[in-house]
Amino acid sequence: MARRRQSVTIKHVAADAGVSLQTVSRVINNEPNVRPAMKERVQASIDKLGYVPSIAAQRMSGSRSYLILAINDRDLTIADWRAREGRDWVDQMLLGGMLTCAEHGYRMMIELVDTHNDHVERELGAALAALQPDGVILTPPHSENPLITGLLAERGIPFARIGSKQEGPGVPMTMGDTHNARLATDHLIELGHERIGFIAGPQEFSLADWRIEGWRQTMADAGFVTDGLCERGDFGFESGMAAANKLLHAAEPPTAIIASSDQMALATLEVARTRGLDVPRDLSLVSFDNSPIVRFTQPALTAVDQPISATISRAVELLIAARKKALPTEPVSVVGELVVRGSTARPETRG
Amino acid sequence: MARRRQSVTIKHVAADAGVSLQTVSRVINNEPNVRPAMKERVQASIDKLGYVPSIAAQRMSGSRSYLILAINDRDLTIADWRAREGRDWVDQMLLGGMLTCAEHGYRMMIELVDTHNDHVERELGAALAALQPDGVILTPPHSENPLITGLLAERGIPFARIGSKQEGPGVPMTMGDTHNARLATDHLIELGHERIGFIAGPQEFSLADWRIEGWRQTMADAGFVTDGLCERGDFGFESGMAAANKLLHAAEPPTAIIASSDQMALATLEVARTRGLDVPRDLSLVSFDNSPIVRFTQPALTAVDQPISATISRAVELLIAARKKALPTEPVSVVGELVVRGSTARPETRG
DNA sequence: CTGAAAGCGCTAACAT
DNA sequence: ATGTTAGCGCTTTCAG
Repeated sequence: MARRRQSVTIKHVAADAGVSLQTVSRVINNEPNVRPAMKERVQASIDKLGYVPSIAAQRMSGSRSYLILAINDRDLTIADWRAREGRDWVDQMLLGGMLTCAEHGYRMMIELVDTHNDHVERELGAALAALQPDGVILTPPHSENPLITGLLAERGIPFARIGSKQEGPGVPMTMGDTHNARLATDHLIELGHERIGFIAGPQEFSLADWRIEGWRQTMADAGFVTDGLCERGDFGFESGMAAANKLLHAAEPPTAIIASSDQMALATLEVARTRGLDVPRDLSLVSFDNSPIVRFTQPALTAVDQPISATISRAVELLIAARKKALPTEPVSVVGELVVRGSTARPETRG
Repeated sequence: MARRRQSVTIKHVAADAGVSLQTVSRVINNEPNVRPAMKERVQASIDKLGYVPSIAAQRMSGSRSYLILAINDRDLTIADWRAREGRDWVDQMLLGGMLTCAEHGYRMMIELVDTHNDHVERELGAALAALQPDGVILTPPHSENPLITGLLAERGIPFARIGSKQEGPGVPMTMGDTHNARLATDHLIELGHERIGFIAGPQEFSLADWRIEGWRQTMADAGFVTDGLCERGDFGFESGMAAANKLLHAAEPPTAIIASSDQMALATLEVARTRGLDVPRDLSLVSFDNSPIVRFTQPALTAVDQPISATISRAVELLIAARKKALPTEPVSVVGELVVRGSTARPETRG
């Protein structure tokens, strides 16, 4: 292969405009101390020659890489891709991330990192060294991994922790889990439900507990009990079956269930069917992922829409701004909303 | 922000191993002319210090960027992401692309480019100048855009054209459209269908015609007519409705229909329902996208599975190899397979 | 087989 | 407000 060089460089522009490299550089980076006339002249040359700065060179000289790196869990991501069940959180991340990056001349890359790996540090360290991103977005369950957050802090790379409220380096961000659980619970209460069960996620995910909190508070505010109405799953289908069975097997079973993931909601739907319960007549059901799949079930599920795209978009903005303005230390929350579909209804008035 | 420098550079390694920068460079790049003992010593230092080469620096000095760029249509991609209907071709691209890239120490990035834009060249040119990818993957409808292929050829960047068989620069690649259409048609013929309708994609996509060809040939081989049994759509739902209505409105309507996209298949399902036709009893239906959505319809659709992941994976391999070995000039085909579900059955024997 | 020197395109720091 | 200088980390010449 012929060695590929930049076709038109800052030198060409400088020569064409009859100015120094520095001046061109200043114009590119929108720096002050350039007279409008000068700026215009340089810009004209840039346009004329179709000059675009080489990111590699910019990065080399100690400037930005114009790159935001989103770190996802390797196994979970690949499993979702292979399963082809329509879970679209990567797409939603790209939607929010790429578009917002593009607005600022940045680009977003996805990196898959293995959680269950002893050498998370090595893996991530290698990615950081090779790519030198200007910012990193951490998604659960990486957001609260001290090995990861420590490494990022040490290297002075701004980062966002989605699904984490802990103090420490990086912006903590949430998708409004407590609020969202409230929305779901309120919706059911308004329909007349009093015994509302909750299938939570695993403890490794802080957000699992925030959701429980939102539900429990709302129930308490309304004067309803929650004892024995909460079961934990691992977000997966099997665990959802177990949890749903437990809840529905109780002496006084709930008339409605909120499940913390689409898979657990589907499992609950399945369990209900097995038990001869009609949804929503005998059991109302709310899912906590508004993934495409929940619109194709019978009935389509009422679901909390986690604002993935908006959150990543916000994260990108904060990270890019971090160059000039320190990151917020207080948690930044982008709340979701409830999408009402056919799986929720008034409880059947028995007797 | 503090100016971030590479923490451990090739210099450190050289110093630690007591050799020149050159030797380290040779080891990194697996070049010949390094004595095994030497190589081992250097490698030990690399491991000890946790050294990872800076891609920016490598690119700067005229070497590789270790980057493969996948170009997707901006509008189509964003529309799919926003619609949240579970179309997962971006995910499948990432699955095949990222994993294969990772195997070779490369990374994949997605770039959205606007087709309907007069300045495709500028847009793409800017991306190429900024990123300097070692290879580019073109997806339809970009694969046969001469503005794009010309630019890539001019810059000497190896590229793959998915969904193109035309001669010219870059590897032409197909997902076996003709073959796949054959599979679908054969399946229906084996079930006993003789009048098999086909809803094709728009002419801008060459693959639309390859699929027609596969269907027509197979029909001809079996001695069945195809006249009046082919309608074109634009891959979207509305166009699918129109096409299905036309086919089913005919004097002698087909007993089976192959639709060239999931949306057009769903539309056909809808039209059949409206007309009181039961699928698969009165009408067999095959979709040409095995996207998640087609598993959740009633009935679940028999569908051709386009090997997106495998094709992108293959493309990446070819592009990476292009550094040493010229790209194939003959079309490279990765064929799909048929996934049989509930929407196909023996035709009802009337009378 | 190994090393020394030159330069990739750009920007920070320091002049002017 | 603009220009000059000195690298950034690496690979490519070209010498030994």
